[in-house]
Amino acid sequence: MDLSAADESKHVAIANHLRHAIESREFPVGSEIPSESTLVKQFDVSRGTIRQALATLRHEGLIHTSRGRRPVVHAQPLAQSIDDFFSFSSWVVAQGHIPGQRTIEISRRRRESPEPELPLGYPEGDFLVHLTRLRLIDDRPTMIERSTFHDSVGQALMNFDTDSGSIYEYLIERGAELDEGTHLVDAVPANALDSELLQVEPGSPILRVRRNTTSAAGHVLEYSEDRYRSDLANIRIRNSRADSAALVSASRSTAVNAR
Amino acid sequence: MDLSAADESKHVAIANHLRHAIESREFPVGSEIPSESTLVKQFDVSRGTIRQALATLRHEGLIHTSRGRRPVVHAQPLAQSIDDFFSFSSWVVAQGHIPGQRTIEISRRRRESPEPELPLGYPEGDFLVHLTRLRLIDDRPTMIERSTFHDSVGQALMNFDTDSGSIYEYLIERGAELDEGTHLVDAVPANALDSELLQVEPGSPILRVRRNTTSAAGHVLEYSEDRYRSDLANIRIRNSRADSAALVSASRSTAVNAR
DNA sequence: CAGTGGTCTAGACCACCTG
DNA sequence: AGGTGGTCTAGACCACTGT
Repeated sequence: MDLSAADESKHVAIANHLRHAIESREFPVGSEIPSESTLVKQFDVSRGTIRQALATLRHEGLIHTSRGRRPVVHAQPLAQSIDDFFSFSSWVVAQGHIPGQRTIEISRRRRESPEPELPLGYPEGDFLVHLTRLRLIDDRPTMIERSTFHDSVGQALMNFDTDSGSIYEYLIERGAELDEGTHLVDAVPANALDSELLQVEPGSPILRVRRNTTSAAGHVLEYSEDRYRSDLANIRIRNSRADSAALVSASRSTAVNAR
Repeated sequence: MDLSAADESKHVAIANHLRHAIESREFPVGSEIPSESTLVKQFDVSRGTIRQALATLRHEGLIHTSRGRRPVVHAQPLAQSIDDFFSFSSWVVAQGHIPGQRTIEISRRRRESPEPELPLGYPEGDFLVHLTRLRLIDDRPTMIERSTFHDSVGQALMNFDTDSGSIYEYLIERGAELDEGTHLVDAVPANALDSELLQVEPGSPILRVRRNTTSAAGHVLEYSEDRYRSDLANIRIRNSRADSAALVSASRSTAVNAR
């Protein structure tokens, strides 16, 4: 393997190589991957570098390691990228479907004083950009997305065709620091708008995800409320005792095929 | 600080020490913790050991690190232990409330051939233990838990007072390898049983979590369907671009106080 | 510029697992 | 007993951050 590509570090390149080998079933589920000492020789790096690569895969939930045993490939489904969690479009594409969107409303206005829907931390008096879109999977209405962006990122949206695709990818490309998200998941009855746009009975169960996206420094950049037709989408969480924190794998899955 | 306690490694002891300092607000949110070189002197260990401790905190989502900057304490709420995610009792206690349970039914029977509710992977013909409990928070009915255990762990339950507390903790103590869980979250209308036990209107939204618990080797040991009153409980997910995989933090939160 | 964390190396000892 | 991963050390160079 060639590690001469200088744009990524050795341990990242090795982790990518091993991840690909696992995902392509070159190392089948339950099998052992080569020992650290073998990998040291194979990639001609120090053991520390190999251990760093293996730590990455371990934290992704791809392998399990323990004393005296070679690393074992996990039985669980593969973790998908974080982009799939933030971005509806990227998620739908990863599931093999076609994403779509219809903009319902976009506006930019100064924040009003009592705005109970918004989480604390938004500086008062700033401009905010509000956006409501209906999101589609294979042309089927699946989710209503009501987002509020802080002006520092939202202003860019006024020059963006919100019917054209992924806002998340667009903002990331323009350097927005959408680094962290906190998601609150619950179930609520469909309101009149849900009923009309998602084509469900009023009062029927809606899977609601309220998201707070912040920069690494902790500034709240986006607040979003996503309302899913629960029969068409759900959320998947995977966790493991091997990790001190739990892992989110596919994060969302679609039931479109199952219908 | 005394690192002489030989029952845990240095990097774990240091991580615990720093975690405690963060949780006790000794290092407030947004502040910088001491640099690696400072910690090296303070704990009299090598830099590698410090980095291992910091990696743990980073993966727990407690701190953020980047080149040229000292580690920063995250603005996000603290990650809770994985036990809080698996165990209703442990979660409720962590939230400062009192958990309770009322056993509705427990049975042990051979698996019937067509059991569409159960996920694939259950060996056919094996005995399974079924258990239905109503779970309470501060004596308020909050969730219905319908679990199916594989006989290898479920048999122990026949000698357990299922009204007494946490099955999860009981099974872990007896050596059960409940290592990994996959959770599927969606919203469904309340059925007759939900309506009666949870004291909600039939058809009102229920937050449903279907869980598959396996050993590290991938054997399915438990299948559970938890149905929450959505106004009393929800699920919290936190993820970060800094991690290739997303982190689940508090995993569940309760709205009992907010009422 | 000095200080910081990210990466990498080359050794070492130990605990654990399987023959 | 030999191989394995877990831990730890002592150095080194680099990229990035602030002043």
